[in-house]
Amino acid sequence: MSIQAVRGMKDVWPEEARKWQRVEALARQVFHAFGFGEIKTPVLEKTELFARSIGEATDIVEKEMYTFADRSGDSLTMRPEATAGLVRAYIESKNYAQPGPHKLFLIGPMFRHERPQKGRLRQFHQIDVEVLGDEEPQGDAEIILMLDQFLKKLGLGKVIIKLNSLGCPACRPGYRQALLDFLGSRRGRLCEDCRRRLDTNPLRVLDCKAESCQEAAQGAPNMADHLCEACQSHFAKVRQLIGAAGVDYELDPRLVRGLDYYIRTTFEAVAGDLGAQNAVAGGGRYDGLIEALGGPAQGGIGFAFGLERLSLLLPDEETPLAPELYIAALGEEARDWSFSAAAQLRGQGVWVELSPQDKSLKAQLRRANKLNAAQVLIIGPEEIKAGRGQLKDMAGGGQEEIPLDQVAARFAPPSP
RNA sequence: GUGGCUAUAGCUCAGUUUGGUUAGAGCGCCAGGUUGUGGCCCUGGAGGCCGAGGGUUCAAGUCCCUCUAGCCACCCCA
Repeated sequence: MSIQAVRGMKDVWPEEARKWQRVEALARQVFHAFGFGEIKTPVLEKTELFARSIGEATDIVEKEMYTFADRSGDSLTMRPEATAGLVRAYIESKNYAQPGPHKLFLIGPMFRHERPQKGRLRQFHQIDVEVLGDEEPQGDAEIILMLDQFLKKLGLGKVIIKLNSLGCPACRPGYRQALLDFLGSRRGRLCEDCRRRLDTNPLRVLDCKAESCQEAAQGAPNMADHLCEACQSHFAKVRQLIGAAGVDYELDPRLVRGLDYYIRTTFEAVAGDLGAQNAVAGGGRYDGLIEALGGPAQGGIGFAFGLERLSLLLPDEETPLAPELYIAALGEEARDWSFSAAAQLRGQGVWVELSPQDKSLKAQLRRANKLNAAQVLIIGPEEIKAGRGQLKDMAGGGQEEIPLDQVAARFAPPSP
């Protein structure tokens, strides 16, 4: 059997790549206006980086990472997300010594060893956005506004931004305990998964889909009521700013994210029509992460969206790419002429196609039609002798005689 | 990682229930009808180890097992 691609890893062919290019071009344009610069970081990092940032007990670190020992014995991991590597680069460069906030974005592949399904791959691609060296609520608002603008300009219809605050190290433990007290008394009514969640991440019980858990969670304490004063005013300011900026969002007290480092503001962009994999973008604030990775006590916030998932929501490109000129040549002399003529035209930036073989005129025209060529230049022994070719307009079907030495000029780009 | 569905021509799919002569269709591709003119139409042609491996049987695309991949749900996430 022939060799197959690795499970969960897909080839992106030109038609699909065009959609990605459109998305990336728009991202670069929108992010530029907000002052973000593009960064590239390595796909491989030391395993320890992810263990320390994402959290030892998270699903990603426990069972989804592509981890291996390199030839020198170091444990390396293919990045499962972008934030950790980006923060590492930030600390390593000591750019934190320059006044912030530092606004960066990164486009590239991520790797997670999960069971593939639609919208979920083992190698997938993210556009990741981070603001480092800033704790102010304006930063949260700005980045959410940027996400909202981007999605709106992309023209996606039904995308909702969900927003929540997870509190901070000062107030979350208190909430967590209150929630545990509440749910602990109802342990018997929880599903098997949720009993496990009581130990790992009790907040997740809140958005369990099992009916019994939904009922058991009725009347559970709300994070919003347990936020400390600082978190409360931070969250209020974020909401005030994005509300005034016209961002459509809804509060979702059950929005809990799976990475340990998130605190305070978390958000997610959710689309219908994507089945279970409906989150097209997600992110949040992670003050404390930079310090935990050996940097200064600076804040940070960011989000990422998945190119594959966005692409699933986008219509195919409506205008197919088509050559401007197809040269149908009959006989060796004409074919030789067409080759050098094409070289000159292509040098001018004109998309020219030639027939790969010396086929009948009919076959060459069929191919020109197939490729959707705008015009066809027909040349054979007679035309070479006369120095004049037949230029055919494929849409209308009409055809005119043109001196061969004027072909290049005819397709010259308009002079500036 | 768990459970379910699926895999036949380049593509979309019949055929599998009730095993039985050379495995079909539409679209696409190639050629001819037009000795040098595309699309529409007509005619003809090429193209399949029926996902891979093993088993049952006189006989397997069809039944059984294993593997691989895709899809759906869970878990989790982009």
